[in-house]
This record gives sequence, structure tokens and C-alpha cells, in this order.
Amino acid sequence: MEKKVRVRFAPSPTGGLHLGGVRTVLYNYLFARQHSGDFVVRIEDTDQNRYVAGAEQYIQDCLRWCGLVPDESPLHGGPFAPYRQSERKEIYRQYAQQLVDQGHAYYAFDSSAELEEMRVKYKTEENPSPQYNHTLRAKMRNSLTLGQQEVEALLTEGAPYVIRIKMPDNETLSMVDLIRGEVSFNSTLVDDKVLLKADGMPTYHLAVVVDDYLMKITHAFRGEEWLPSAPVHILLWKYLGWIEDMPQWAHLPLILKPDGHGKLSKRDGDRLGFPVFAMNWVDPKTNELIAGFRELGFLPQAFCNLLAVLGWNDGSEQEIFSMEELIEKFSLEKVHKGGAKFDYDKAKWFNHEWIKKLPASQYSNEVMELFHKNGIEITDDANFIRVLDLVKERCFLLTDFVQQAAFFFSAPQQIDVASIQPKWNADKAFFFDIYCEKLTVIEEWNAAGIETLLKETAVEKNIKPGEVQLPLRIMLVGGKFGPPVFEIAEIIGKAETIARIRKGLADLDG
RNA sequence: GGAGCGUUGGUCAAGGGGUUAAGACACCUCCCUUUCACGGAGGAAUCACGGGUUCGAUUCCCGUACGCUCUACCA
Repeated sequence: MEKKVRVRFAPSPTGGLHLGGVRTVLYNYLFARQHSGDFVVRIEDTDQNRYVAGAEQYIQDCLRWCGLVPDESPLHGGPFAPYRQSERKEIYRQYAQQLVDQGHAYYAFDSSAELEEMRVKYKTEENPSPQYNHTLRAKMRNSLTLGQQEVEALLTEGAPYVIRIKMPDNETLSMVDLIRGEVSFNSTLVDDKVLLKADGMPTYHLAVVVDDYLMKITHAFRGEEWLPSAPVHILLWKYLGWIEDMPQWAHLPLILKPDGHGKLSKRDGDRLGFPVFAMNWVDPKTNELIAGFRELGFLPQAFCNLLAVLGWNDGSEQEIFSMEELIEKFSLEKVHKGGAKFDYDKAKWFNHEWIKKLPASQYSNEVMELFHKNGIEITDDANFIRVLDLVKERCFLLTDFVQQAAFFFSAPQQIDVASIQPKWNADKAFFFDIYCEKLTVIEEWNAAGIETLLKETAVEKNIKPGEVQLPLRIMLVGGKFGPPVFEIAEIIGKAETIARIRKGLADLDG
């Protein structure tokens, strides 16, 4: 049978796309690819107040960066248009009405003040949050308690109302979750959820069922936090007469805070100093910039990789997976049931592995942009890529390239004289003077030659070659880092090498 | 309070009636490198607790504890 997988999103009140969201899409994507099925990503705009301008485009951009949506497939394209919830309002209303007509749902006219009153009135120690359920609904203002005439009068005069599902008493509702196996609930314990809101928009519960049916969805993955509302959805599929077509569900484990417990949130990122969003996001209300993995220097391959293995493992020792390998090896059966704490150190390790694994040419454009932002212009692409490949094993983030490679293209602003000074003396200064002169007339400019010359000159001047290597490095790169010095000298060229040594000598003098 | 779900080192985790309970990140020691990394060798550290079942439970069952999620006209 043809599989049709869908992911549904609601932009959070502040917007942004967090780790859990991307992972959900990723698992969906892998599953869809495995079964050569369709893959649908939808974004809710159910509540205009919550809908954040730009969120849709932003989410699409993030997913594109991750390689999870092809460019030609806009999130809301496809044969079942319209896709936006606001444009489907009438469809939901029609099914809600059907449920009322069949006696599975009812009108409720209670105002929010009345609901609040009910919650206070029936609140007890044993039951701190009373629910609008099979017992309490008899005490509220709804079409079950009001006479038919009164209900009709209220409806014709346009009184605000919602449609609530009428949960049956003591029925066992069960489903087979692709990850957890059979899960069951007693209907008595669940409340009469609102299906259609007073503004005529559906709640998630109604929308998800109606859309999944109409759009012929066969598989739906969502976060574990949805498990408690599964009985409502099962009942809806049943009451609407579609139970045979109910998609298979998989409830994914949560991504937890690195410290303590609980769902990972944006706040944790701020607090602990790591991103939780895929890409930079500016909260339109506060103008606050929330950092994203991409801008912080993550490779999409690494990002997907680390997300994939946070809650899934193929049983082998392999940890680095390309998208192709993930498609081949991913299986829902091996997804964990328990949540996993996010570990930023490990995340950086994944990125490091990918930086090393990929040829620099695959990310040189991004790095070039970073150089540009730091005021360093690159003119020779081939040379740039060569340098990146030379230093990449020292970089955990793309942004690390700036420190690790900037000195190849522009002389260090300032050198770490403090590291040389203690052992500096006139003999060494003299040595470098001579060395510069000899470099000027060296025949072939290559690392081996530059090194041999240094050693010979040192021996000649009665200095241990090792003692001048660190000063040389610091003069050339500015600090104690970077690849082997002689290779650096070879790449930056004769004139630049000599210039930097002379500059270094001057700095040490002063 | 209730319901659902979960619990292998600090973290991610493999495994699953009999094992020296893999591996990775982080941490520590050493080697390599007269820089910083990479790399290599080694170290410390784990089956939440209590009852069963069993010749034998980390593994199966039941409790307990703990944690999380939900308990909105949010998703």
C-alpha cells in the first residue's frame, strides 16, 4: 500500500523551529523515503493570534537547509489543497456538525467566566483540575442540559458556542503505537474536548483527524506529549466512520534539558549557551534574536546526524550516518521509548566529524561568508579550499575556521609576544635576522626547504632548532595554534613570511 | 489529585535469563606533535529499590520510588 506520511506543525507562540520539531520531520522523512511514500509537512495557522508572520517561510527554509524538503515542493502544495487551516474552516465545521447530528458531540454555550467558575467550584484536594466531562457536563450550559427550544433560540440569536465531543462512559480505547506497542485508555478519564472553537476554527483534535482522513495519511509521527490525547482522536476516527482508515501512529520520545529534567525549551538554550533552533530566528514581537545551529557553524549533515541518533540507534557501533545511510538503516522499532537529554558537547563532536569527513569544497562558500563578515576577502578559491582542508581537523564549528585559517590570508593584527618574551634574547633576534636574509635567496619555496634552512641556520648559530620554532609560529600565525609552521610559510609565500618575521622582530623589540 | 509513558556509567547508548555488561561524548593519565588540534594507549564510572518466578535475574512478573507528559475555546 502506498504510504503517506505527514508532519504537522504549529509555530510556537514566538516562532522558531526547535530540535524536537526537526527530528520529528527527519524521522518522517526517513520513513517516507524508505517506503517511497509521499511526505507532507503542514504548518498550522489555527489561531491567528498565535500565528507568527514569517514562520511558514522560516520553517521551510530550515527544512531546506537540513535537506528535508526539496526546493520545488512548497509546504502547502499538493493535490488536497487548500492546506491552510484557515482556508479549510468550512470543511471542519461540516464534520463537527455531523458529529452533533449523530449525537457524538454537542453545543456548549458556557462562557470562559462560567468555565472558570466551574473549575473553582468543583476543585477539591483530590481533584485539583476538574474537567468538563461525563459528570460535569450535566451541570453546564450545553445542548445536553438545555431544552431543544432554548438551544435553537441561542443558535439563531447567534450566541457564541463551541462544539464538544461527548466522551462515552467507561469504554476502553486502544491503539497500537509503532514504537510503544498497544496503549489503552479508559474513556471515563478523558474530558469532553472542544472540537470547534467559538471563532469557528477547529482545535487540533478535529483538524488532525479530518485532514488526515481527507488527505489519505497512512502514518503520523508526533511527540510523546500527544499520547494522552490519542483516545480523543481514536474516538473521532470511529464516530466519523473512518476507523478503518486511521493512520498508524508513532509517538516519539522527547528531547530533554541537558541538566535536570523536562522538555528542552528555548530558555534552556539561552541559559546554557547553545542553540535550540535550526536557524536564527528573530521574534517579531520582541525583536530578540535567537541563535540557530546553522549560524553557529553547524553543517546540515551533522545536524541531521546528531538529531537522528538522539533517540535512535541501529544496534551497531556506528554513530556517523549520512542521510543515505539513515534512509537505509532507520527503523521505528529501534526508536527509544524514553526521552534523551541533549548534549551540546556531543553535538559539536558530530559536527567536527562531519567537517573532517566532507571535502572542504562542500562548505567553503559558508566559510567564505564568515571570512567576509570578519573583513577578510578571499580571491583565490582553490587556495582557500586547500587551506580549509589543511586546518579542518582543528575545527568543531564552521566559525572556528576564522581563527584557524584567517592568518593565511591576512597578517595577524597582534601576536602573542607574551609566549615568546620569557625565552627571548639577542641571539635569537640575531638568528631571525640571518634567517630572513637566507630566506630571501632560497631557491625553492617549499615547506621542506624552509624547515631545512631553519635547522641549518640554527645549528650554525648554536641554537637548538626547537627553540626558534615557537617564535616563528607566533610571528606567522599570531598564537599557539594552527597546522605545522613550515607548511604555513609555504602557503603564505616568501615575501609575506619574511614580512611577518620582520614585523615580529619589531614587536619583540618594542 | 488523576491518567498515560518511562528508568543501563555524568550524558548518548548496545545488550538481554548465565557476558570480564559493548561503543561514543565529557573527564583523568600517558604516547605522538618543540604550537593547537587530530590520532594512539590506558583509567575511573552504570543495570533505581523491594518482592517474586528460576539452579541462576540487569534481563521476565508484581509492587514501590523517582522522572516526564497531559489534565486550555495551545498545539
